[in-house]
Amino acid sequence: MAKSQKRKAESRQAIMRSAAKLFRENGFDGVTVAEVMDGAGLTHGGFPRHFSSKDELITATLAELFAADAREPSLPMRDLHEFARAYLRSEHRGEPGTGCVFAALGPEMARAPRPTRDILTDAIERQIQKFVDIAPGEKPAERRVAAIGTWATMIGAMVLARIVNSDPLSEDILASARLFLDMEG
Amino acid sequence: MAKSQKRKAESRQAIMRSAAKLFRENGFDGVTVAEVMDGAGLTHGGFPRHFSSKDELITATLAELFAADAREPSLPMRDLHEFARAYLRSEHRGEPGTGCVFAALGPEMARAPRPTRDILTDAIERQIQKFVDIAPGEKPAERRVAAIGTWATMIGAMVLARIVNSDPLSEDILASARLFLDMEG
DNA sequence: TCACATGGATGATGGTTATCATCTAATTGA
DNA sequence: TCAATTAGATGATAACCATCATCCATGTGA
Repeated sequence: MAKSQKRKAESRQAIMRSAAKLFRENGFDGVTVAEVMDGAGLTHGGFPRHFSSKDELITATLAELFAADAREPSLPMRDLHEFARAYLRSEHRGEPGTGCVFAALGPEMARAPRPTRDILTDAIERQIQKFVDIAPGEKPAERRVAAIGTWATMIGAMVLARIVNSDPLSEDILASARLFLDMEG
Repeated sequence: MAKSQKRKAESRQAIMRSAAKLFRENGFDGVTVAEVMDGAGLTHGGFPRHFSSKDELITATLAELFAADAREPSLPMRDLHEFARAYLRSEHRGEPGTGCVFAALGPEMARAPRPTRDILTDAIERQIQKFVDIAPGEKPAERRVAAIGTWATMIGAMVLARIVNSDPLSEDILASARLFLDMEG
C-alpha cells in the first residue's frame, strides 16, 4: 500500500498544480474540472477520488499555494522595496498563471464561500506579518502601515497593468508604481 | 414612433443599470442574462432586442458606467487625498454593487475580449488624467506617478479588504492604506 | 498465486444557461 | 380605423459542465 498511495498523492499534487495555473489564468469560473484534470495528465472521471467538489479543489489549491510560498517564497523577502520592484516587473504581468494570486483572482476570492475565505484571511494576515518584518520604519505601527500600503499598491498596479490593452500604458503603470513606492523610502 | 422608442431606450438603460449592479456584486460569470433582465423588471426573452450577446451587454454596461462617471463623478474630484479617503471607507467595501468597477471586476476585465479591453484602456487613461489634475506635486511627471500610485493603492486595498473574513483586519487594511497615502503628503 | 481494494478511464445524467423562435399586445403612420 | 411594426413575454433548444455510476487494470496482502 506504499506505491499506490504515493502515486495518488502525486496525482493530487499534479491536479492542484494544474488548477493553480489555470485558475489564475482564466478565473475559477473560466476553467472546467475536465480542463484541470487534462492539465494534470488525467481524465475528468478520476476527479472525485481526490476532491469532493470543485469548491473543495479551489480551497485546497489556494491552501497549497500559500503553504508552498511559506516554504520558499517565489520573490526575495529581504527588503520590502526590493520585493516590490521584483513584483512589479512586466514579466509578472505577462504570467498570471505563476504570479500573485491576489492580483489574478482577488475579487473572485472575495465572493468565495466561507471555508475558502477563512483560509484567505489567515494567509493575508500572515503575508502582512512577513511584510512587516522586512518593512522600513522604527515603530511597529509604522511598519505595518508601510507593509499594507505597499502591498496594496503592488496588487492594484498589477491589476490595472493587466487590464490595459496598450503596452506603453501598461509599462507606465508598473514603472510609476515602482517610483511611487521608492519615494516613500 | 416617439413613445415606443423612448420606452425602448428606458428599458435599455434599466437593463444596463441592473447589469452594472449585479456584475459588480457577483462577477460576469456569476450573473445570468435572465437575472439581469429580472433586475430590470423584464423577462429574459426581451434581451436580444437590446443586445446581441452577453459580451455586448458587458461592453455597453462598462462604457455607460464610465460615461456616467464622466458626467458626474460619484466621489469628490477636488483633491487626490480627499478622493482616496472617501474611496477607502468601509461603506464602499460593503457595497461593491455601486462602487469601483476595478476593485470589483479587475482581474475578470483583464481577461475580457478585445472590444471590452479597448474601452477599459481608454477609461483608465482618462481616469489617470483626472487624477493627475488633482494630484499634489510640481512637475507633471511627479503628479502622474502620484496619480497612478495612489489609485493602485486604493484598488489593491479595497480588494484585500473585501477578501478578508475578519472585520477588524478589514478595517485595519483600509485604515492603513489611508495612513500610507497621507504620509506621502 | 489469488482474491481484494482502488486509482483512473469511459460513459451517463441532470441542471444550468445563452440564444433563438414564436406569440401577443401595444404603438404607429396612413 | 386599420395594417404594419416591434417591445417584450412565453417557451424551446443546444451546448456546456459538475457530479456520479460503472468498468478496467494495477498493485496489495495473504
